[in-house]
Amino acid sequence: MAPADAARTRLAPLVEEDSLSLGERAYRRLRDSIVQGALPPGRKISERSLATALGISAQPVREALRRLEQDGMVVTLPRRGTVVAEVGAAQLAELGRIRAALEGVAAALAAERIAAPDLAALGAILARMKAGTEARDTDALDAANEEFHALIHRATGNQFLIRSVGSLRAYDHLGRHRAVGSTPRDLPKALREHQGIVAALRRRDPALAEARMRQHILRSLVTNGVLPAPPQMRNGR
Amino acid sequence: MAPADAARTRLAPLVEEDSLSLGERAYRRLRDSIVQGALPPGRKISERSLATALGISAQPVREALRRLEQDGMVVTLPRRGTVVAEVGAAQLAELGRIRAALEGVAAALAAERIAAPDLAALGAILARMKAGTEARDTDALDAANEEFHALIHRATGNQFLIRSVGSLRAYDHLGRHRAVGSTPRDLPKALREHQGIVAALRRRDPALAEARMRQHILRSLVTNGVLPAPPQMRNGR
DNA sequence: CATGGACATCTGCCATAGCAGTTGGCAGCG
DNA sequence: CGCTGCCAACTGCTATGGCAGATGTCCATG
Repeated sequence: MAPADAARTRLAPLVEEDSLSLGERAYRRLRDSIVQGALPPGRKISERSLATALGISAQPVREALRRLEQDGMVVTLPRRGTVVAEVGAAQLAELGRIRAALEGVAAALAAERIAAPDLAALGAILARMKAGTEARDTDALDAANEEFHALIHRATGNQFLIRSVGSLRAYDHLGRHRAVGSTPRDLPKALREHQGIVAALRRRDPALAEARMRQHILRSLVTNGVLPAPPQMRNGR
Repeated sequence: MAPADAARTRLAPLVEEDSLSLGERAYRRLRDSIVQGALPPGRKISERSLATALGISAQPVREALRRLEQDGMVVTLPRRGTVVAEVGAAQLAELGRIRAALEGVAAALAAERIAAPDLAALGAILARMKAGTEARDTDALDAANEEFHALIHRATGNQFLIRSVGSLRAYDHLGRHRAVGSTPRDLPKALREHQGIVAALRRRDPALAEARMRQHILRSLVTNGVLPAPPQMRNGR
C-alpha cells in the first residue's frame, strides 16, 4: 500500500472511501459514532443540527437515520425527534444469539456453494490466525477474524444475510467496547474452532458447519461477557 | 386518539392507514407490488417516474427504495438506475432457511420472557386454528397463522428480529404466490406443530421451542415448494 | 398563587430545483 | 462499411426552502 509501488500495481484494489454517496458516509459515520460510544443512548439527534455539523444537507442525514432506524440503533418519534436507542445488556445478549443463528445458516449455505479459491483463501487466513495466535498479536487476529467471517458471508452470495449480519456485528463491537480487556488468552480455542469450521466447509457438510459456527459465535460472546454462563452446553448434536 | 370517543374506548387498536408518512406508504405499496408480481424482477424503477405515478415527490420514493434495497428487494446501481431484484428459486430457498433460523431464535426468546396474557392469546389462536382446520377455512387459517407468528415475534420485544422476519415473510408470500394451490390438506400437521410450539412456550423451554419452530417453518416451506426434499430429517436433537 | 391560552421555536417531513455522472444514438471522419 | 467522438436525454443524488405538528415559555386571567 505504500505510494512507491503504486506504479507497479496497475490496479487500485482499495475501496474509494470518498467516492461514496453522502448518505452512505453519514450512515457509516453515525453507526461508528454510536457503537463507539460517542453518541450515547438517549442522546437526541436533530436532522438539521447533524447536517450542519457534518457540513452537508439534511437529506442524506435523514436517509442515514432511516437506515439506522431499520437497524434498530435509533428510534424516531414522528414530529418529535430522533434519539439513540437504548441497548441494554439483555438486548445485547439477544442480538448476539440472533447473530449466532444467522452466522450458523451462513456457514451452512457457504458449505454448499463455496468455491475452491475461497476455500484456499480461508486456508491462508487460517495460517495468519495461527501465526497471530502464537505471537499474541490481537490486532492482526482481529483483522484476520474480520476477513474470515466476511469471506464466509460473501461466499453465501446472499445480500440479505450479509446486510443483517453486518448490522449485528456492529453491535458486537459495541459489546466488546463495554467489556474491555475481554479476550484474555483463550485464543488457541478460537483458532481450533476456526479450523474446525473450515474443515466442515471443506467436507461440504452444512449441518456440521452450522453447528460449529454457531457454537463458535456463542462461545466468543460468552468470553466477551455479552452472554452469561454457558446456556446449554455439551449437547452432542 | 379522536377527541370524541376518547372517553369510551381507552385504546385505539387500529392502525391509521392514511396518517402514515408518504415514504412509509410508498414503501409498503412498492413492497406489496413486488411480492404480488405487479413489479416483476428486472423491471427498471425510476425515482421520478414512480413519483409522478404515485402523485408525490421524489424524496419519499427514494426513501422507500432505500429501505427496499436494505431488504434486498431492489438493487440500485449508482447513477445508473434501480431495478427489482431477481429472486430465483435457489435464493428463495436460502431466504426461507434464514427465516426458519430467525423464527427459531424468536421462539427461544419468547419462551424465556413471554407474559401470561400472551400465552392465553396464543391459546385462543390455537382454538381458532383448530376450528379453521376442521372447517377447511384456509382464509381464517392464514389470518390465525399470521397472528400466531406475529404475536410470538412481538413477545420477544426485539425490534431487529421483528423487522428482519417481517421482510422475510414478505418473500414467503412471494413464494406462495408462485406455487399456487400449494397447501393441499396437511393442515392437521401444521395444527399439531403449532400446538407443540405453544406447549414448549408454556414449559419455558427455549431449546425445545426453537427446534419445534424451526422444524415447523422448514416443513411449511417444503409443502409450499420453496424447499426441495427434507434436507436432513430425523436427527433426534 | 394557580391556570389556561397564544406565540416563538423546535422537530420531522415533503416539494422544487439543479447538480453530476451514465447511456444511447447520431453525425462525421477514417 | 466501421469506428470515434460529441450531444441530448436520461439516471441517482444533493441542496434549498417551506410545510404542519409538537413543545416550551410567557403573559393575561381567574
